Amino acid sequence: MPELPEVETVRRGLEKMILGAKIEHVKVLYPKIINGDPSDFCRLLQEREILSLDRRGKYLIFNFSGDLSMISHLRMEGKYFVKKSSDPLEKHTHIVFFLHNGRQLRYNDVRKFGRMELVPTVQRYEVAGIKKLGPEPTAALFDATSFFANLRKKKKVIKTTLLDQTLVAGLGNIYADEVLWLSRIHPETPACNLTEDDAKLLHDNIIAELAKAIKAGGTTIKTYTDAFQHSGSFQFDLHVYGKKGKPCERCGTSIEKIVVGQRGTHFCPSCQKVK
DNA sequence: CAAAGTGTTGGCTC
DNA sequence: AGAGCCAACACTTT
Repeated sequence: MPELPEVETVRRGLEKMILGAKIEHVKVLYPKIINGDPSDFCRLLQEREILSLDRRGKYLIFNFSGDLSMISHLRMEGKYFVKKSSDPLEKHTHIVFFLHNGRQLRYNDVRKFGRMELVPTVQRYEVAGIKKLGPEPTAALFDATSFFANLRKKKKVIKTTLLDQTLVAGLGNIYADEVLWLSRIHPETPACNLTEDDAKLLHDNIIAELAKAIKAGGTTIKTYTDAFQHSGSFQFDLHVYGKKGKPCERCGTSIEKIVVGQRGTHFCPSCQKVK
């Protein structure tokens, strides 16, 4: 499910619904979701107020009163819902945060890949995973010159490089395929073979495409919904992801699907050539 | 029924 | 030390 635009959409939804809410207690139904001791997790969260919500890359960060933060990664299928306590518990809801106003924040995750952990707020950007993230994909933070310099040091192919989060944060499998198509770069091009013009174009497309996807409320392929259980609409703006066998919008060539770094990868064999 | 799926991590090798 | 590769995680859908 969630790449940066989807996580940001979830963050904005939660911000509207649970800011200022107080946690009375927490129930952990599937302990492996929690990094660290689940009973410590529940105990530490009691009586905390939800002060703000941050995001870094695909990580959601809940900031509580008393210098405590919760780092939450949704991985493939994680979702948050806000429900009344009387609403029946959904299948695959694994963590329930009981709020003071008779509502519950519920974490739901079919594949149970998501993880959450508590850290002092001052350390929230220092945890493993977040610490190694590249810059946020915005004009203010993501610099084209250093992006090009970093690409030249990478021996991996460009698709794998974009997915590893270290040169720029937030791209996942869908948006990686999309920005490579927009930039006319073959996903298996070694990152170090990209020209400065390629890097600049890719840089600009990454910033523009993720911003556009946030505006659309993210991409719903199978199951993604935001905290209001609303679908996104960016799936209607996709050019190659899920378009195997369909004509390329630029040249009419049939879109191909291959596997790159264990991930399904879509591209146009005619306008994206390996260099 | 086998395979693939929106993501990261840990263990391995070089 | 650091980069790169790949299996593992758990369950549903095709």
